[in-house]
Amino acid sequence: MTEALQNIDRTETETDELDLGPLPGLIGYVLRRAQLSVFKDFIDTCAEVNIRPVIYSILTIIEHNPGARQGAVGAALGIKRSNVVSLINEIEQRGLAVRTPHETDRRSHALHLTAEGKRLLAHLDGLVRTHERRLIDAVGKDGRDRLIEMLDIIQNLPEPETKA
Amino acid sequence: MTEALQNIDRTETETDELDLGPLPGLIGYVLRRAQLSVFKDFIDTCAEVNIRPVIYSILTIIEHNPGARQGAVGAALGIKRSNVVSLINEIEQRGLAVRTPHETDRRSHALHLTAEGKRLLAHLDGLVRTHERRLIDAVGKDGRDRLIEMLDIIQNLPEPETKA
DNA sequence: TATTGTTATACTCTATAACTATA
DNA sequence: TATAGTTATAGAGTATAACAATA
Repeated sequence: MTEALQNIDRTETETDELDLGPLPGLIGYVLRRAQLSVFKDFIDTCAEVNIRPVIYSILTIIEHNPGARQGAVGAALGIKRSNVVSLINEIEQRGLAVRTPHETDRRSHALHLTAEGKRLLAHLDGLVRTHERRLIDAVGKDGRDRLIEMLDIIQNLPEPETKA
Repeated sequence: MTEALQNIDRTETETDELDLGPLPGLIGYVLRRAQLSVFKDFIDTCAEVNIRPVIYSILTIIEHNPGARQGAVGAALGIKRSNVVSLINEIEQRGLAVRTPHETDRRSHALHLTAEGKRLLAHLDGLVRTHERRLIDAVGKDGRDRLIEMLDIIQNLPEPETKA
């Protein structure tokens, strides 16, 4: 323990604002903070219907792909099969969608929005537009296009080279 | 239950690629996926030293602010006091930093990197440069600058208006 | 044999409340 | 009274393994 205290730089910094060093120049760091900020704004905007981003995206997928299997919905959003289960449970318990027997594969459940699910999603889409408008107002129409373009590229990064 | 099955759109979609609807045009959606992709690349790149992004950023903050208090480090990174504790525990147990008595406030712990912590961080910085290089190669130098600029703006969104 | 949904489990991250020792 | 660190706890998100029913 005493040895662990050797050779330690004891220059103290006493200001309250810390030096972030290289962090603000790293894409991952700024990306992470921006993402948290956007999700927070989304959740605040949709607080009146108590819908999180995941739930919204699942509802949207089901609306555009009625009868889709759970696994396909999960795969589309990058959610593991086992983790989709409780999300669909939640959605079904809230009466927004139902699991119905799949027409050709009896292992699968086909997902459909209920009338209430469609109503809620329509309302939700309005809230999401408000949220999106706030983002576009902040970065500008052109900034928004460039942003989506670059995030799209980053989303499909090449695999890091395995060591030779 | 049977009533819940009324008025349900039964148009089935049987392709494996689902229609994502408006999601790919929403900033939050693309932002989230890009962020996951970047963190995955970071973790893969730093796998040899087994360091997650949070740990890297804490070590970086301590290096640039030797003697900083736990609370200040957490505040700089948006991590709650109570959640900083176990992260510093982990870092201290790995011998990368130490909690030392604060010079003027006996409630506080002053954080310092150990020699090993400095060695590891120096190595880590090289790995992070490789990671960052991969991102910049993907979006271009100019794209990177625009990206950081816009993410910075989004990070500081105005509060959503409270209903009048 | 492989796949779909499911359960169980574990780990990380996040959020809140309450305690302690100091200020 | 307020603050720094801590503990306990709970809710999300994410990951793996294993099982039943079905393909």
